[in-house]
Formats: sequence, C-alpha cells, structure tokens
Amino acid sequence: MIDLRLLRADPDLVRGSQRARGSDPALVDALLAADEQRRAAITRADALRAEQKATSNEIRGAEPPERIALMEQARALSAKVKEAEAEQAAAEAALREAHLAVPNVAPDAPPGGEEDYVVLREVGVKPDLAKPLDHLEIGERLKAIDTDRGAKVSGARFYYLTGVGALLELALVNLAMAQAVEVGLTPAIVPALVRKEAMEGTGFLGAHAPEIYRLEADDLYLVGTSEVALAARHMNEIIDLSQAPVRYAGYSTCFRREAGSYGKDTRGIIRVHQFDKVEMFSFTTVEESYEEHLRLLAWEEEFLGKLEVPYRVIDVAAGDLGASAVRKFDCEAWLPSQGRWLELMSASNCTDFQARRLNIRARGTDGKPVHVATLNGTLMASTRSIVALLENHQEPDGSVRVPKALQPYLGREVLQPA
RNA sequence: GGAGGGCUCGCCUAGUGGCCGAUGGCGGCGGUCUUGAAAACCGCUAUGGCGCGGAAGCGUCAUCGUGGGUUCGAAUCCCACGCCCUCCGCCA
Repeated sequence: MIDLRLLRADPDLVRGSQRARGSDPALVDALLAADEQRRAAITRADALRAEQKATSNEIRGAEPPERIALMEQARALSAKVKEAEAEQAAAEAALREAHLAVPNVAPDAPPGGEEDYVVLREVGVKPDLAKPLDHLEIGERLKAIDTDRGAKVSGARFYYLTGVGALLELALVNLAMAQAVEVGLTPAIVPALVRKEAMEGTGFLGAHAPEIYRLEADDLYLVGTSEVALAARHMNEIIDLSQAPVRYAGYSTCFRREAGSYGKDTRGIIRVHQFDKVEMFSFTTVEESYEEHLRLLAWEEEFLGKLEVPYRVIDVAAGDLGASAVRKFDCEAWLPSQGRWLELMSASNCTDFQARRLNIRARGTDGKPVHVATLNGTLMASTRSIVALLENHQEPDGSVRVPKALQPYLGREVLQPA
C-alpha cells in the first residue's frame, strides 16, 4: 500500500507512475476520493461518539427524573452512533479496496511493459558450442534428471533429481548458504506452509493468487518463495534497525501452480511446480533501501561468478514490476540450447509498500515508529541454476565441467555420463 | 481425534459493568548521589486515526486475541471464531 500522505501531497507523482506502468491513473483519483470520504465519515462518527460518551457519563450521577430523560437521550444517540459507525466501516472498506488497487510508486524504473527493460550489463563469455544439447538431454545422460517419472508420479512439471543431480542441488545450496553467512546474512530455514495473513500481507493473493497452492482442509498456503515467510516473520512488530539492516538468507521449497503458462517451457526443469531456493531478504530504512538493493544485486552477481555462467543484468520496466516493487533487477543466464537469456535471479526493492500492509516498523531518529523497507533477491534457485550449469559447461563428449567454486561442495571436477 | 486451561501496555501481573488507556513489579531510558560503578531514591516509559498548528504540541476518537451482541455505558456479561498451552490417544 502506498503512503496516503505522499498521495495527498503529490498526486501527480502517483498518476505519472501509473502511466509509466501502463496502469490506470484514474485509480489514483478514486483513491483520493475514498480517502476524503473516509475522513469525513470518521469526523462525523467521532463527534457522535463524543456526545454519547458525555451523556453516558452524566447518567452516572443523575437522580431519577433527570436520569430517565438522559437515558432516553443516550438511547437515541446510541442508535445514531451505530449508524455513523456503519458508514465509517463502509468508507474504510472502500478506502482499503482503492488503496490495494494502486501499486507502488516507481519513478526510477524504465517506463513501459515487459519488452521495455534496459540491459545494464552483460558479463562473461558465451560458450562456443557446435551442437549444444539442452539441459534435459545432458541431465538424462548423466542420470541426473528424470522428468518422465516425475510426470508419472506427480504430473507435468514435476521431476526427480537423482545421483549427481541430487548432489548438485545440495552443493549449490551449500555454496549459496556459505556465501550468505560470509557476507553476514542470517541463514534461515522457514515454513513452506503459511497462513492467509502471511500470504495476503506479502501481496501474493492479489494478481498472483492463481499461482498459489492452497490447502483447503487446513486453510494454509504453500509458499511460492521464502520471501513470504521471511517478510511475514516480523509482521505486526517494531524491529530494531538502529545498528544494521535485518538480513536473512531463507532456504525453502517453493511451490507454483504455473497457471496460465500452459505450453510454455514444457521441456525439462526450467518451469516446474516445485523447486528449492535460497532467498535473500532485507529490512532497512526506506532511505537505505536503494543502496541495499544494489548490495543484493552485487551478491547475486557474486554467486553467478562462482557458477562461471555468462549472464546479463536487466532493469525491469515499470509495467513488469509487480505491485510491491519500485524497481527490479533480473539476472539472466545464457541458455545455449535456445540461444536466449533465462531469468535466474530477481532482486526487488519494495520500499515501505509491503511493510505497510504487514505492519512492520522501526524506530525513526525521533523515536517514532516508521514503516521499514523490504527487499528480496534470489541467491540460488535450484532448478534453473542446474539448467544453466549443465548447458554452459557441457563438453562435446557429454560430460559437464564443474566450476571451481562448486568443486569442494560436490567433490568432483567433472560430471561423467553413467 | 478426545478432554481441559488460557489470551490485558517489551516481559510478568492487578483489574468482574461507570474518569480504566487501564494497577503493581521487572526490564529500558533520564536524573540525584559517587573518583567510577553498584545500591538507594526521583522522574519518564503503547499504538493508530481524525482535527488544529510551521513545529514542539494541544484536542478528540479508537484499541485489553478477532468479530458480533446485550447495555445509556463493556477489559469486565453473552455468542461465534482464531491462536497458544496442558493431558490422553495416534503417528513420526
């Protein structure tokens, strides 16, 4: 949710942001009107409540004849208060709805839609492969990836990682966690099932709702990223940011329904219903958040360097940001088999948008609570990291070279077809 | 799955229909004393909305798990829900 004070002070800024995102600027005016109506309703209800309270207090000391008259009066007021409170509740509900409809203000992101990203840099050299195999072909030869039986047991977009495939994932997790600890993130293993409040508070029940698995019998949701559990960890809290940002590296399985992506990336493990991920998450002040965002990106690139995979960094356009983010950088690895880039990581700065909904605050310099900024960034997404590794490090003989940084965690320098 | 107990301001706790936003202790912050520290003593120590104000602030409303209800008036009475805990059973 955006800051209503900012909205009142500078509605044109918000309207401009809406246009840059390709969203409707009229939503801004609807929000302004709802805000106005809510405040008017509160003023009316407050006045009536005050009057009723005063009358009630008079009754306490009053003698019978006067007392009866006062009670009559109070009864009438009570009915009016009830009415005014219903109006207030309706106005508040309307405001909330209008409030949720307006995404975060993103003045720094490139304007436009999905295709309007800006490439910030390209790093590394694309491998020179005469006839590159795709990751599934390589993975099957290594007996590392088995999607056929994944489908037999669980359906499309499920898979088995076996042998070096399984070991590869564990090595990647360990490499990522080691880096996380080294730079000072708090390693965390988090719930993969969360309550509605956590899902809602992080904003995933809005546009993302069809993407989310829900367990009907228990009214719990399967997280699509540990961002949910990490962000919600401090919901309704005032946290201490006076010394340093609060930073986590959360490891969890991620579940995604992939509704609406039928026919897309159907081969292999590029787009799956379940994978494991190490996610970085920071709580900072809004002022610090822009710098923190670059820090998360730098840590992502550091990890990509260890994978020795060519990649590029893009500045995602406003229209493709998601409601919470003011800016998002994606790291995309080169995919030799398809001759295109594949999103491996994503770092978003949500400023105080998400924290306002989750009610997460910190003490400002004056001691008063202010909403914090939240940021999230992928450190290591298992399946796509494996895809990038297998394809970029494949050798003509079907073996796969293991990047140096990963060797100690995997215990070998090359993966040989079985 | 069955049976109980509980949910009050960071923590513990008082409060069972009327100045209760709420008692007391601990912790925290500030001060007095001290060469310094401890002890002792004194003071301060929730949050949000709305209005006024440049601001400090002032006024007002709301909040005692959540939502309803009873009542002129609810932390206190009633109902529903949520959550936590304990015991039994079952499973890991």
